[in-house]
Parts: sequence; C-alpha cells; structure tokens
Amino acid sequence: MGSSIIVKPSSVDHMTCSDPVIRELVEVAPAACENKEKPLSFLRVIVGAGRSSPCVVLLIDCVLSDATVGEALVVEVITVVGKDSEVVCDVKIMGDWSLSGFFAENFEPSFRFVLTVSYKHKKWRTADSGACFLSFSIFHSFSQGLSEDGGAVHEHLQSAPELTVSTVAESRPRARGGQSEADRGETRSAQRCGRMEVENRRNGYDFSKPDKLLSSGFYEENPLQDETEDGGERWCLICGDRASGLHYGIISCEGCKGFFKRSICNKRIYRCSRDKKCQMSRKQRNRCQYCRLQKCLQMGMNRKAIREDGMPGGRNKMTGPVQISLEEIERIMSGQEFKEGAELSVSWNHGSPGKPIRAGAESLSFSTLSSSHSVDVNTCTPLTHSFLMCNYTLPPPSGQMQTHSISAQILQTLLGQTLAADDLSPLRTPMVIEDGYSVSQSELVALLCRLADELLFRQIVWIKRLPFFSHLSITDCTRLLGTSWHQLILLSSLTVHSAQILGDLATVTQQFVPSSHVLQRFGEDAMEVMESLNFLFRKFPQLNLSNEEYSCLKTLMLLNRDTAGLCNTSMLEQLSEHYLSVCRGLTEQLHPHRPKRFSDIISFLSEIRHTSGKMLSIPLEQLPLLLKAVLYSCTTNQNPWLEKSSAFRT
Amino acid sequence: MGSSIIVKPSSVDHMTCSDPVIRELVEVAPAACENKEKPLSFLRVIVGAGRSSPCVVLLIDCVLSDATVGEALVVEVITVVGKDSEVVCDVKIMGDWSLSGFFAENFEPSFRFVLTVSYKHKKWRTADSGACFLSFSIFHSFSQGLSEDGGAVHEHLQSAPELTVSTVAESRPRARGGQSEADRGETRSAQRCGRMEVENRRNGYDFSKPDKLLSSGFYEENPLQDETEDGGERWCLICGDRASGLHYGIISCEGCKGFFKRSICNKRIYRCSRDKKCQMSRKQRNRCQYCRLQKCLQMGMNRKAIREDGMPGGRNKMTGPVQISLEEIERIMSGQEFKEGAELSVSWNHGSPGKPIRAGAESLSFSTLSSSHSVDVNTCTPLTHSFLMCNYTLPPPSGQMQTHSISAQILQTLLGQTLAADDLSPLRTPMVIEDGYSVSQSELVALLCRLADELLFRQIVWIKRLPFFSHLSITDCTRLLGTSWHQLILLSSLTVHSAQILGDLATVTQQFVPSSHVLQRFGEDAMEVMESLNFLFRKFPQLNLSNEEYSCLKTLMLLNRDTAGLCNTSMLEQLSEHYLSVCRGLTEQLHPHRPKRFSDIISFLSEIRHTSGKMLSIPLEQLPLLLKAVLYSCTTNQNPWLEKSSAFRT
DNA sequence: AGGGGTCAAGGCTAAT
DNA sequence: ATTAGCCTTGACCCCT
Ligand SMILES: [Zn+2]
Ligand SMILES: [Zn+2]
Ligand SMILES: [Zn+2]
Ligand SMILES: [Zn+2]
Repeated sequence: MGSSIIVKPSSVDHMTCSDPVIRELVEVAPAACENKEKPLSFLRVIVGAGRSSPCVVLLIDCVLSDATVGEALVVEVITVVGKDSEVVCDVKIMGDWSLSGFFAENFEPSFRFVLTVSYKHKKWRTADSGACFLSFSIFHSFSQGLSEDGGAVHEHLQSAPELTVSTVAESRPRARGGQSEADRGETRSAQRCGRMEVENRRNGYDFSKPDKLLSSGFYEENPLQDETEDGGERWCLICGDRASGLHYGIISCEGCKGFFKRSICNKRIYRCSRDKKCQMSRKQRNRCQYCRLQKCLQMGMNRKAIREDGMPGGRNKMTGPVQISLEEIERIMSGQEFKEGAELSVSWNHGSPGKPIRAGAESLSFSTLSSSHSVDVNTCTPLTHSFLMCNYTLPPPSGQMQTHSISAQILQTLLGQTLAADDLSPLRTPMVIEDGYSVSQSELVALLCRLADELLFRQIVWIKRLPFFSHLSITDCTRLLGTSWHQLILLSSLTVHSAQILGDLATVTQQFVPSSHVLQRFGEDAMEVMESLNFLFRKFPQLNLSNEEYSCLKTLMLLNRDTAGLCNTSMLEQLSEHYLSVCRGLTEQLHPHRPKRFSDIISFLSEIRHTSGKMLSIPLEQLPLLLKAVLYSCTTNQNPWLEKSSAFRT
Repeated sequence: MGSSIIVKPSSVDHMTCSDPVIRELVEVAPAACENKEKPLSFLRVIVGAGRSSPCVVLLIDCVLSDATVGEALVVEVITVVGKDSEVVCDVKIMGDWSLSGFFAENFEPSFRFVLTVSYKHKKWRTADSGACFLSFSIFHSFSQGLSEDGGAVHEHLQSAPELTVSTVAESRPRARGGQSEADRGETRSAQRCGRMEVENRRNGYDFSKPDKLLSSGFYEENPLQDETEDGGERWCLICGDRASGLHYGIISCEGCKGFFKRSICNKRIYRCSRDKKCQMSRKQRNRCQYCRLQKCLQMGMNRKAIREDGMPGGRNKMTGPVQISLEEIERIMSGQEFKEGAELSVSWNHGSPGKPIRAGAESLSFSTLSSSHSVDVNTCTPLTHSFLMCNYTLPPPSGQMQTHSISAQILQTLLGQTLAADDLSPLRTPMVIEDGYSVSQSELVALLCRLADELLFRQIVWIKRLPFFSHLSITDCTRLLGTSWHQLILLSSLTVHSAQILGDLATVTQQFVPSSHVLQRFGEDAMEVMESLNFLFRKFPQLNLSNEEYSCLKTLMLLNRDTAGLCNTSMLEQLSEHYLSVCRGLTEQLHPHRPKRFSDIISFLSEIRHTSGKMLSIPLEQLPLLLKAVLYSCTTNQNPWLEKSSAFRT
C-alpha cells in the first residue's frame, strides 16, 4: 500500500494572505491503475511572495502516496499572462517554485497559470487557474523589512491553525500531520464529484460560504478571468444580496434590478424621510426607496440599458456601468431630467457640494475646464524631456501670450493622461453584509487583505497607464511602487474611495466585535496609527481636492525622491518637479483665496507617507480593531464628509 | 460647365410596375477628370415590359452632363441568367433597350444583368443587378389588349407623380422636370456616401424603409441570387422580423428560431386564449405562444433539424422545410406525439376537416393513396402520345386485371409529376405588418404587385416542371401562359394560398383606409368583380379540393382550348382531355356520393376564368379597396373556411 | 451556414 | 400597489 505523506509549505514563512488557488485536477495520462491508489491524490497551489525580491511564488501543496521526501515531482508551469514561456522544472516535493522574475520583469498585476505535474509515470494537469492577482503581501514583507522588524505577518500566520492539512481521496490512507479532517461529510461529497476542496483556508475565513460576508468580487470581475466559477457567486453591489448576474451594467440582485426598472420606467420620484444615507442590505433595502435608487445610480446602473420598445431578449451592444455625478443623480432622482448630453458630468466647481472626488466622476470635460480656468504653466517647470515634447505634440512654452492654449494642451495631454489613467469606479470587493451578521476577526482580516489587493491592483494598472510609463524601466517602476504602494493605497482610500470606506467598510467593521485577546494586544503603535488615520480621514477631505489635484498628488507620491536604487533619477526628478508645479498651479487657480492651501496639501502628503509607513508595522491581526475604531470615530459624531454640509466648503 | 439633361423614360408608356432596379455605379475606367463634373452622374435601370411581345425591356434612366439628345451612349448588357450572350448595342440617350426575346425565347422566369456603359471615353459598370423576376405586367398589358381597352395600368402610371425625377450627384446642376427633390436632406446624405437612391419609387411606395410593410421577400429569397445583398434583407416567414437565415428549414428570425427550439426540446404545450388565429408580427409574436408555434409548424419548420445529441452540426442539407397537415400540427401542439413516421401526412380523406389543399401539404404519400383507392384509368382517355409512354416507362393499359397497379403507376407518373411540379410552400412575399401600422394605397398596390409577381413566378416554374413541358414549344408555352396566367394565379389564391390570402393579406388590407378619391371611383366593374370574388372565396373552398384535383384543374386551365395561335394543338387537346378524365376519375373516386361534384368543379373553373378576366380591366388603383372588401367579407361574419366547422364537410 | 448555448433584457404572478 | 423569485425571450456567440 505504501505510506502517504503530506507536503506542507511550512518552510515558507514569508507567505502572506493571498487565497489558496485550487483547481480540479485533470488526469492527462491514461489512468494505468484505475481503482488502485492514486499516487497523487491532492494538489493545491498557493500563490505566495518571493523572499528576496517582489515576485510570485507558487507553492505546491500535495499529497503523495508511497513517496519519500526528496523524490522528484516534475512540475511544468504554463503561465498564460505574464511570462509566456513554458518552463519545465524539477521540483523537490517539499520545495516551492517561483515564477522567476514574474512582476519584477514585466510589471503585470495579474497572471494565470496551468500546472502539469508528472510523478511516477503519471501526469496530471490542473485546470486553468483563472486570473490571479498580485497580493499586496508581495510588497508588504519588503516594506516591513525596510521599516520595522517584519514579524507582524509572520506572527499572524503562525496563529492560523492547520494551514496545510489536507486529505487523501477515496483510498483514504491514514492522514498524518494534524487531526484527520477527512471524516467530515462535506469533504467526502466534494471529492466524490471530482473536485478538490480546501478544508482550512488562510486566515481562518471560510471561503466556502461566500454568502456570509465576501465573495470573489474584484477577483472574479476582472476581464482577465474566464468562466472558472468554482461555486463562486456574485453579490449585489447595492444591497449585498445574492446577485443573479449583471443588470443594467452592474452586478446586482433580482430585487434591485426590478426596482431600478420600475423606478426608471415609471419615472418614480421618491423621498427619503431621513438623511439620504440609509444603509442598503437585503433586509433594509425596502425601507427607503430614495436611497435605494440613489445607490443604484451611484453604483453605476445604466438607464440606457432599459429598452425603449420593451422587447425582451437579445443582447445590448454597449451597456457597461455608467458613472454619473452626484448632481446628475440628484437631478434624476428629483425628476428634473432634461435635455440630451446630461450624462456628461463635470465634476468640480459647478457649485458641487460635498466631495468632488469620489468613485463615480470619471467623465470630466476638459474643454469646459480649459475654457473657464487657465493654469499659468509659465510658472511650472519647463518641460524639456523628449517624450513630453514629442509624444503629445506639445508646443514649447515660448511666451506669455499662449498661456491659455498651452494650458489647455497640457491639461489634455500630460495631466489629462494622468487623470484618465486612474480608475475612479467603485471598488469591486464586496463590502456588504446581511443585517445582523456578526463579522469575525478572520473574516475582517480577509476583507482588508482583499481590499488591499484590489487597491494595489488599481495602482499598478494606473502606473502602466501613466503617460511616462513607457519611458521608465521596469526596475525603476518596481522600486517606485515598492516604496510608495502603501501611500498610494491610503491616498486612494482617503479620496476616491472614501465613500465606500466610510460607508460600506465602516458598516462592516461595526459588525465586528474584537476578542479580548485582540483588545489586550492593541498597543502604542496601533494607538498612534489610529490617531493619525483619524486625523487624516477627518481633515483631508476638507481640502476638497479636485480630481486633477488628486492625480498630481498621487503621481508625486509615486515619484518619491527618497526611493533608493533608481536608475533614471534625473528624469524622475524632472517629472516630480513638473507635477509639483502643475499641482501648485491648479491649486492656486482653483482656490485663489486660500494661499496656504498648497502647503497644506503638501503637509498632508507627508502625513500620509508617515502614517502608511507606520501602518506596515501594525500586525495584521490588529487592523480590524484599528479600522473599526477609526471608521467609527469618523462616521458617528458629526461627520462632515458624508454630509453635504456647506459649512466646510470654501 | 455644360448643361446636364435628365433622360426620362417617359416615352415608355407600356411600362408597368416592376420595381426600379438601381445599383451603385462602379466606375470601370480610371477616372480621368476626378474633381470635375462626372459626365455620367446617375444611372438607373428600370425593368419594363415589351410593347409588342411579352419580353423584358431595360429602361436606362440616366443623367448626363454636357450632352445633347441623340448622342450615343454605348450600353453593353451581360445577362447572367437567361441569355448568356454579351451584346454591345448603341443606345440613343432617350431610347430604351430591350432584352430581345428574353422570356419569349427561353421561358425563364428570372434573370440578372450587368450593364457596362460607355460615354465620352469613360466607362462605368453597374453592380450585379441581383435576381430580377418577370413582372406580371409583362402579360398584363397583353391580356388587357386582348380583353378590354388596356388603359388601366397606363392610367395608374399616369397618376404616379414624378416617376423619373432624379438628381445629379455632387455637382448638382439645376434639376429639371418636376420639383427639385434634391434639396431633401436624406437625398444629399445618401449621395454623399456614394450610393444612388431613387427619390420617387414606383407606386409611391418607399422601398427604402423595408421594416414598414414589405421587403424584398420573395424577390431576394430566390436561390438565383448570390451575395449581392445591397441592403436586401430576408424576413421571417413567421413574424416578419428581420431573418438571420434558414433555421429548421425556413427563413426565420433569431426569436422564432429560439422559440421553436425551446418549444420542441422542452415539449412545451401551449394554449391559445383566443381563437387560435392570433396574428404574428415582431411586436405581437409574444402574445400567444400557441399561435406562434402553430405558425412555425404551418410555415414548415422541421422538428427533425433539432439535434438530439446536442452537437452543433451545421452543414445538414437534408433538413429542408416539412409541410405537415393541420391534424398533425394539432397533434404536435397538444403533446399527443407518439411514434415515428407521423411526419408523413396524407392530405385527404383522413376525416380531414376544412381545407385539404393549402400551403403545407406537399409530402403526399402515393402508396397510401393507391392502395386504398383506385382510379379506373380505363375510363380515361388512353394515352397514346409518345412521351407519355416512353419517358416514364408507363406500361400500356392492356387489361382489366392490372387496373390497380396501372392506376398507381399513372398516379406516380403523370399525375404525380404534375402534382410534384407545384410549389405548395407558403408565399415568400412578406405580408406581415406592425401592430398599428397604417397601410397606404401605394403600399398596398406595391404589395399586390409583388404578390402577383410571385404567383406568376410560381406558375412559370410549375409549367417548366410539368411532365409534358419539354414536348411543348416555347412559343406555345408562352401563348398558353399569356392566356391563362391570371386564371392560374386566381386559382392558386383560392386554394393553396388561401390561408395566407385570407389571413395575412386580409390583415394588411384591414389596415388600409381607402381615400375618398378611390372610393368615388369604385365603379360598376369593380362591384361586379367584387361579387364574383366574394362568391369564389366563399364557395370554392367548400369543394374541398384535393391536391390532385387541384393539379388537374390548374393544368386544364393552362391547356385552355381557346388559346389562339398555337402550333401543336392536337397534343394539347389530347392532354387536356386526358387531364379532364383523370380529374373526373379522381372526383368520382373521392366523392362517390356527390355525383354533381365534377360538374360543379368545372363550373367553378369557368367562373374563375371569367372573374380573373374581368379583374384585368379593373384599374390597379381600385384593387386595394376591392381586395379589402372581399377579404373583409370573407373573414368576418361567419367564415367557414378558416374554421374547422364540420357542417361543410361531406 | 446553421446548429446549440449564453445571459441580460422583459414578463408574470404569488406574496406582502 | 410594490416586491422579487422565476420564467421566457432573443442578439450574439461559438462550434462543427
Ligand atoms: Zn440588490
Ligand atoms: Zn433614505
Ligand atoms: Zn420570426
Ligand atoms: Zn393565439
């Protein structure tokens, strides 16, 4: 019979919390010994981070019957996105295998792979992994190493129980290492239908019950991914109920679909009896029609997807989600719909109340901008670098007379490109829970990790879209990102995504009750970070940053001069100075009566850098409590950021 | 600049209502004078009828700049079907050009052509005309000349306004003749994109909006046509929506395709909440599933084309349309489907209610027929003509004992061939309109012309398939057809196509509101024809003609002894007598208890001849009202032909 | 080219 | 009257 061993990736202590990727095993070679023991009965792949450089490591966790440690298991990896080469490599059973140089060489924020495993003259192939996204942990360990002692994530991992316990299929030899979990009914039934299931997930979050808190959301929504659903379900972006697919452009449930249809078709006008901030959930959604329709529009439901002729069936040609401005939403909600082209919203200085930057104001009209305001670019650093001159056919700033047109040009080229690079749409990571659902520590950790992953993904995509990206080396890009990723994420959370953070995420954290263990360990560092975040979430939005200022700031953060080991420092410094000048110009143009505004912004930039750096040293297990405290403080007693109070407007 | 003249085909007063054929002009010779005025800026070809013989005349309507009347315009015609010769001919600008002897020489019901035009050292070529079908007008003027004064069609044409006004492309010289319609925005834009458009269509029907009432339907559906789509589209035989091709044997839309698939696969049983006569259109088709499936089956959708294995095999030419009986349809619809072979339907004497002859009973089983009934061929005129003996290996009627087998033989040869010659499938001319669409006079005229064209086409095809066709001279054939075409068309309308006439066409006519002008001119002749048609549409179906009787009758009509100028009169007379005998035998065999039935049938034959002859003298513009009145009368107050009332059965 | 499948449209209707 | 689960539909897609 032979003994079976369980291969643990326990040697990999630098691995953090990306989800284990596990797929159905497809036997490639004909099964020679059909009913006998399968030599390889279980295999899962865990996507980890490299130890010495920010790269992807695939950890192969498998169960082999009749094997001895050190035996050769041939693993062939075919990455579909990223490196397109087919690599054959001998892997020791207890080893890991790194997608050598992945990301560090191509700056791809996502990839997919197929593994072919040979062992004892048999061959298996895993199903396509689907889209895998870089985990923020790839940078986390580095940034930690640079700043603090680096034990935080490790510690969290150590506390996760039975990370690698796995069971053997039908033949069921005695399982070693950890209690025998193979006796559970679900495991057996899962195996019977030919799928492998993971018994214990990282962070202890039970991914097999996605209807509780989270689903794959961002991970599965990406166009990269194909139909490898694996029981994954979608959740309504409006109320968090089980979604039945895309409706009017966004993932939503039958209820919200029908509600939106009825509201728009019948031109219904609702009224909120409270403060137009009613929370949406499965149970609560019917309490306020006004807020429900508001959220439908905020989340991007597209009125154009409603058929005029009422013919069912068929497919719409071009109906994605539509991001419209708050004023536009208000206008629709109040029935003041008028002429065509109202969908094109201009996101600032239109008497717009509240927060001009937020998910949903993507379509900014530059012509409006450049004709009503002019930024004096002559005070900006002159652009001398070739790509700034050639690629965008920018005329040289040769005199005072052309200020206006040059300003428009620049806005439409460099700043415009920079602004357009950013994805201002709402975060896809589901942050909606059922009414009274109690959120556990591990669930909240998982949610935060996912949020961080999505935010990181967006930053990488943004960088790749920046007008100067192609002029940077991948090495420099990686270095810049390695230094600034947490700053960029925090800045995004404070601005574009603040509504979701202070709204949906805050709601989730309120349903989390920290354990006494966590409470006891909440230390000085965490307190300090809490204070800083509190300050930032309360004060930063008061700046009322425009989208353009935000773009400049984020670029400035990326182009951090403190980053070590850069090659093309001169260009980066020039760029940095240029964006600084543009930002100053914009600020002074938009708020001429507030001379201190620009220096305030720069101070905030510094504060964000400092705070995000300190956050890295906070153990992951403390973050749920930390966030709960911050978000509670910022959303309960008079919160000016979610109100449209004019007291804080200039 | 030179003056431009507009060439009118105004001298052609014998032209009737075929659609103008107009195609994009393709310049063959390199454009020597690019930006200058084009010598030939507009050309359209109108297919007309010859004056002195039933043949096709191509009328060239063109605009020439800098030309004088009488100048030579060389037109080369390449007919693709029909005469394959290339003819070069000098054409005076104001002349017409006749496809000399076309049809009179080859009896082809359709043709296509390419024109090459030379003028002032430049050369153009029109795009392939696509399939052109003989218009019934080719015979109409002759039949008129034979019977009445012949002014009817002419009169209609005169009332059509600005038949030949055409505009000049880009250069736009002053247009002469009729008000300048070139100022209309659509015309200009149409010209801008390089296509020639006709401003005023014959009959005033706007062919550029095919979704309104009619489309090319029958014209473009013919296999003669290749991929010269030229905006030509196909239309669902069930609902009139835009078709996406052949599905389950017939031209149909995606919706009806999917509906049929789901209905059959899931063995759905529907119920009609009304009278099982719900009209089908794009808008209405979803109102009654029962009637939709019924029409799918009526129109010939083939359940065998649905794959049981689920494999998406496409190239299956074995699955054409299937015509099944009403009972069979009812059985399918009610879910009483049982064993195999039910598809083979016998269309008579099965206790079949209503009308055994109708579009949809093509697959008649002769074996069943010959074994259960025997027609005494010894009472028939003996067949002596050679082709009846040789071509079909018919044993001579040598004794009484073989009556049975001879009968079967004859049925399978002469009568069988005659029956098989006819195309019993539904008419392809679209007769489905949107719900509340109001049909105009000119639209209805155009529809009736198209119907007549298609019915004539079918008669020509039928004649060419008749067992004795190859033994007739083309001259005789043409003469026979010239005498009987309207009789054949009316007979078809009363029998095979009565369901479509009394159904779809009746519906269209109900949407037509005649003008006071038309109402006032509705004279005595029209009243008389109306009475006759009323009688025929009400009484003729009560005969319950079988397909075989119908075939005999139609052949008898064709072989009219009154036709003048025939060559081979002896054979024709013998054939006529033979078919008369066969018909009498069939009638007595099938209805032994109704001795007067045969003479009734012959009386009807006479009545049909009389009525169709009188119809020729009715001005075309009176036909919409006439048809509306007849069809309204026949479909509203108790109509036994569309019901399955057993009161009228034998 | 014409099968089958997909999945967001609209429709229906019992609960509320 | 509103809601939402479930059903029907059909334009577009992939497959052979
Ligand atoms: Zn919802
Ligand atoms: Zn509300
Ligand atoms: Zn249809
Ligand atoms: Zn019906």
